[in-house]
Amino acid sequence: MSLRHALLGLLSERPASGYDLLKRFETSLANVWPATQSQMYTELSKLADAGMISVSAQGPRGRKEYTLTDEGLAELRHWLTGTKPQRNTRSDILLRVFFLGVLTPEQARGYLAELTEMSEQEYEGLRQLEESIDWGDDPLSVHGRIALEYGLRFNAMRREWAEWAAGQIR
Amino acid sequence: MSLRHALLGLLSERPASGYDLLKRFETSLANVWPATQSQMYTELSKLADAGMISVSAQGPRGRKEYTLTDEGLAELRHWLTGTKPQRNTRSDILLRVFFLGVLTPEQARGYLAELTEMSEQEYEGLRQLEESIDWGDDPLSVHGRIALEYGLRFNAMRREWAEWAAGQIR
DNA sequence: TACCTCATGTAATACGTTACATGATTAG
DNA sequence: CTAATCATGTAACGTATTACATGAGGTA
Repeated sequence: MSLRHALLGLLSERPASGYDLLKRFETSLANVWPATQSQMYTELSKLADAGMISVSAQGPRGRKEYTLTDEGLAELRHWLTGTKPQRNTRSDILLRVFFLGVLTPEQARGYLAELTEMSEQEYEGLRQLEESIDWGDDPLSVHGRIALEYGLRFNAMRREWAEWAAGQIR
Repeated sequence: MSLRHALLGLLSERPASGYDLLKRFETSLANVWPATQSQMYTELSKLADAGMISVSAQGPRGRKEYTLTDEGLAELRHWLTGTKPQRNTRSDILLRVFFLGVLTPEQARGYLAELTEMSEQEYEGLRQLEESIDWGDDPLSVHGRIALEYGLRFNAMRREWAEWAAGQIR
């Protein structure tokens, strides 16, 4: 049920079309909440039916620009303050760790080495993203940077853990 | 597609019934791959149909004990070594961070304070779990401890990040 | 005998992914 | 005039959640 809130959140900044939202997802939210094109257009229709967003302008090629309604903003605020974020997080990366015993020690260490490398690469990717963005003082910049910092710390942590873990296996 | 591998993984240790697997999930894998009762029984039927597990014993109350077949073990090994782990991790916790700008600074800091507390509690829960378990040298103990260590480091990281983040908001 | 735990299953619904399908507008 | 980009949508399928439904066996 969070894709809907992601869309409401993006629309709280400024009105946008499905296509716009798709592009903005790719460059920001995709890291924390991946979604496909199909899913977005479907969800936008549902949100419009529910009165949380409304078509505020039409453009060429059937473009429909959506604007957040008061009901939509209320729903967004409620999600942010009134619901517990205790969401179950699935990790196939960690799931595999439980079963490394069915492999040879070499294979198991190989898997952990892959994780080390993956973490390094993601870390570097985020570093470059950080440098490429012109950070301002606006709310978006502040919170975007906070999320990015999470990614950096997370990947640094995971890298160190994977290296430590490889040492535990003999 | 990972629930199936979680079940194959558990059955690689020893034969078990759906009910047994359900209990073992609750006390170990639930943290990395939550699954419901319905889902498990359905998946076990599919795995049996696919020849990856087989009914090795029947007990009272219709109990069916499943055993991993050679095909099942091969599939498990293939998943571990031959498939790339998805780093597609959804996090509604982090998603909210992007939109804290629609709240007052007090509310935003309140949210981050909740995350700090949540991380502390999870950390403590894992510490207690760590102490309550009699760790041996068997593969299960080694890999279970590695996964647990990840949880500890992750929550420590998240706590520090949430405290830092609260300081970024004015 | 009554209650708890063991034990399995199905149905309805929601959410997510992949693929298919179509067409308008703009830039070179 | 051709290709890329803009722009929207539907269909089929797979996975996940919630609720419903049933009953055997052990124990107080």
